[in-house]
Amino acid sequence: MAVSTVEHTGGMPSIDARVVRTRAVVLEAGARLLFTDGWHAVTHLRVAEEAGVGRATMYRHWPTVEDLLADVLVDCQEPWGAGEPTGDLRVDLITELDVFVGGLQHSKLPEIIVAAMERAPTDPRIRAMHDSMTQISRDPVWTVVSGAIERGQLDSGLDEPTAAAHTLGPILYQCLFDNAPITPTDIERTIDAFLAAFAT
Amino acid sequence: MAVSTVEHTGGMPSIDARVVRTRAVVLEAGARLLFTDGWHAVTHLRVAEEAGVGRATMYRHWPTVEDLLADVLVDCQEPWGAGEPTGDLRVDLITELDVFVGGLQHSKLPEIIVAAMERAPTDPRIRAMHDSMTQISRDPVWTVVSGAIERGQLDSGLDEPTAAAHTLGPILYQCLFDNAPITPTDIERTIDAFLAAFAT
DNA sequence: CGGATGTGAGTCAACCTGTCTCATGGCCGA
DNA sequence: TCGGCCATGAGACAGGTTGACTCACATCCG
Repeated sequence: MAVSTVEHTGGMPSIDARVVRTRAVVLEAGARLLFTDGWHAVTHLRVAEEAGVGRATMYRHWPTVEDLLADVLVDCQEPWGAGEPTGDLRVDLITELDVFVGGLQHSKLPEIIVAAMERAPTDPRIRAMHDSMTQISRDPVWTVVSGAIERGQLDSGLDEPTAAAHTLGPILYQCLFDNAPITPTDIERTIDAFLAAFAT
Repeated sequence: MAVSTVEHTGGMPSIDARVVRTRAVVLEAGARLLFTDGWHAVTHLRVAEEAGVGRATMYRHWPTVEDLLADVLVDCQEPWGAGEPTGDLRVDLITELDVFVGGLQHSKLPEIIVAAMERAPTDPRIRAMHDSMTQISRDPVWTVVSGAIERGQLDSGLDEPTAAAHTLGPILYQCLFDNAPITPTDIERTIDAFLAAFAT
């Protein structure tokens, strides 16, 4: 869980310990509900009960459900690790996809992605969050791919969305629609298909 | 819209014309709301208003929202299938994907898919609907692919989930994450990538 | 034609939401 | 340490939605 972004207190009035505690306990409870019962469970009432916090307090901090959810989502975004590129394109791509799959399977990320996706069209705040998550998941792959393009190993017509669609896309599809664990074979097959299509 | 599946009345008690009318007008209104305002709009109250039907009547026919939604979805699930296969693998795949994309973009289908995905883990009924929608979207592609496998044009190791992941996957990824319209170029590129990877 | 029955309107309690007030107790700065 | 400030919890409140129910009415079927 990322530390909630607090304005840097450079001599500025520090934040009341009660507020800090309330925010922490509420966001934790919100994440718990999101992961167990889904998006619709994240309401002021249920989160208040789960967190052992007054309902009025919820409304004070998060006037709307979107405010609440946006904060819950920010709070449970983990940094998206990537490894050192070896220079071998195929190996590097497989590694990146491995990390991606690991993140998918060892966290509640799919639930978060889906939850954000559902509300993104109607709420700009969640849309921004969704875009940011999308970007975070793409960056590592694009780093490898763009490097390979510069070295002439990949089709120079490849852009970031396309590269993501053909690497992350199949994996995410399997994850979200089949609900089956992703195997190393799946990853290799996806990368090999990608290379077969776009390697020069 | 598919005709609501009525048990064939082979001498069996025929269904009251009023019931038939109510079901038809309600499911049509439900589909209209689903596609214009999205999943959350399909409630007894709103559909009753939209259909010009009493609220109590709604509850008589569909005790829960899930009952209602299930019927609405069943009623508006059109066969995805494209036309007659030409025998040219690439052309047939592009045609199928074209139909798929058309369905995605001319309705609220992405929203519906995502909403179903979010609720599937917690509600077995919605899960079943989600699986059924997934299957319906896969069937046409798999028909073409399996035919090609039999003719030795595609890798015999290809199974249905994998084929779907590498054809529908990239398209759905672009649609859901980029929110950008899918171009014919995107479709061709996806199919060409698929063929480059799995053609024998 | 007459009984059976689906329908619409309305009522009702229960629940959820969002807002407000107020007493309480913990927190922070002096 | 101490006093003032303020976040909190409890609760009241109106407005809206949800299901369940009743009952007159109109329509359908035999």
